[in-house]
Amino acid sequence: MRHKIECTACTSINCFVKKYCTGEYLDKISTQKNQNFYKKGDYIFREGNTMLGIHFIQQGGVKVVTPNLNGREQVVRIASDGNILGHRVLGNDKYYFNAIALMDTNVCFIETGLFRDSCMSIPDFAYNLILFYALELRRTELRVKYHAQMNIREKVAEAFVYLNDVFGTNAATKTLNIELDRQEIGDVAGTTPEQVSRQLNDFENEKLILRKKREIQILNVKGLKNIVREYKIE
Amino acid sequence: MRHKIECTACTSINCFVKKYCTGEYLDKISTQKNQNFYKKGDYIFREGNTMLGIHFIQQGGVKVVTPNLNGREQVVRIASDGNILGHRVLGNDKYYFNAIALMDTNVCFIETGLFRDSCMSIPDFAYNLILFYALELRRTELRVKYHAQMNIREKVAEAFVYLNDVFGTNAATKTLNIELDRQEIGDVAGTTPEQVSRQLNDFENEKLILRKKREIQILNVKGLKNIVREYKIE
DNA sequence: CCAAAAGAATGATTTATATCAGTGAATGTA
DNA sequence: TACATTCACTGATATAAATCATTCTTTTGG
Repeated sequence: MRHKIECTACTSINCFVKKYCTGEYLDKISTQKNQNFYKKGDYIFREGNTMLGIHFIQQGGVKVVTPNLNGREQVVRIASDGNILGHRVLGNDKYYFNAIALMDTNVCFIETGLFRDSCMSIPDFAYNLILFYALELRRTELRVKYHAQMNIREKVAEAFVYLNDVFGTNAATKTLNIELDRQEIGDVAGTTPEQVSRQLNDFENEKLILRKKREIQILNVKGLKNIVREYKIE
Repeated sequence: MRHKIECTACTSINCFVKKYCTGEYLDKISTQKNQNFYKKGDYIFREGNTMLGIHFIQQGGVKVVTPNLNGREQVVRIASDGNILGHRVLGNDKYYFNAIALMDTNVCFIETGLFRDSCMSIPDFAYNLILFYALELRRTELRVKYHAQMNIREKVAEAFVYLNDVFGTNAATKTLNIELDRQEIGDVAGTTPEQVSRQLNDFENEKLILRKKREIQILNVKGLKNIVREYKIE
């Protein structure tokens, strides 16, 4: 059993609460929040379940997925340290997606009422939340565009650019800080594991990446980005 | 030249400002806002242009589009009376999409500074804006899911359910309150005009719709919704 | 009112991707 | 170590949708 990390002691630099919530409300959140630990594969929440509050990833990685009709899962979003989770359902009562830990992950949970009170009491917190939503919305709509227009090669390239953005690589080895099987990569890219294999093969031949079983070294991010036409999430 | 409709005199029942903005800020917005009239086909804003404020559709219809790589346009969103426009770019300086009038449309424009001040000063306004964003985000992510998973038949059915939601039908004739050509329907559905023709043919044979040149009567919304599997934007 | 242009409909062909099937490699287990 | 299981790879086939081509219909302009 891990001990709870208080907001004041938290090292998560990207945490929205830590950044914009101040004074008594930060204290309140710090004392009233729950913190849970999840192992790889654990569900943080499930589609259809009742939504009671907002989650913040203290440390780790999470995929937000929705089952598609071929028995596969489609990845809607990938989130890591400091990211907000479950913010889509604010104002609603049910989760619309599943959130699954991609690695060992620590998640803070703030009950809706307290979160609303913080928004109502700290204008700057509320306004920055609005800006955050605007950014998320823009990213998501660009994803609509991409998924509608990209071919397989581009989709797989985009998946790796995305994973690289969210998790980054080990500075020394250039190895991606997350290991996924071909199926999971396919879920992110929106294609089948077979196509992922073929594309990885191509990318390796083009010296964009290097495979060591499931470990993947990103040799040339720029090259991958070039494959993704008109890529312009800021 | 039309005369400007003040917020107090405005009949737009769904307008976000009118609903949640109160007191002095509603007055300020009413006096400081600009109001512009656009004819069908006019651009309200263009991709890449500098973003100076938020738009509200007082009356009419607008499509938010992005050019795709085959020279077509992909419809990201359709908006009508009372809807917010350009909220995706709040906190940014450039528009990411084009907004084009689908019919004669009246649009209110509120400069970013005034809008931010209103958010900061009226917690309820800010919080409801957050809820609005959460809903938009959910809808958009569901659209990601749909576009990734639906076949042509389902996409075209979904396009009509969507158009029906946004514009509705004439109560007496059941005619959809918007006329689009096959190309434009294809842009909404994410397919080609040829496929739209084929699907409309099918739908007519199934007594779901009835075509009169460009006018379309929606005979059976329920039936169209059934085609869209797992449709659940509340 | 007729001619020209634009749009809609429909069949034929091509193309991209998913699916299927088989083989090989890695991993875990008795 | 051998065996079983899972996953990755790769070629062959099937399929859905885009594209192309043609005809038919509607709209527009002189």
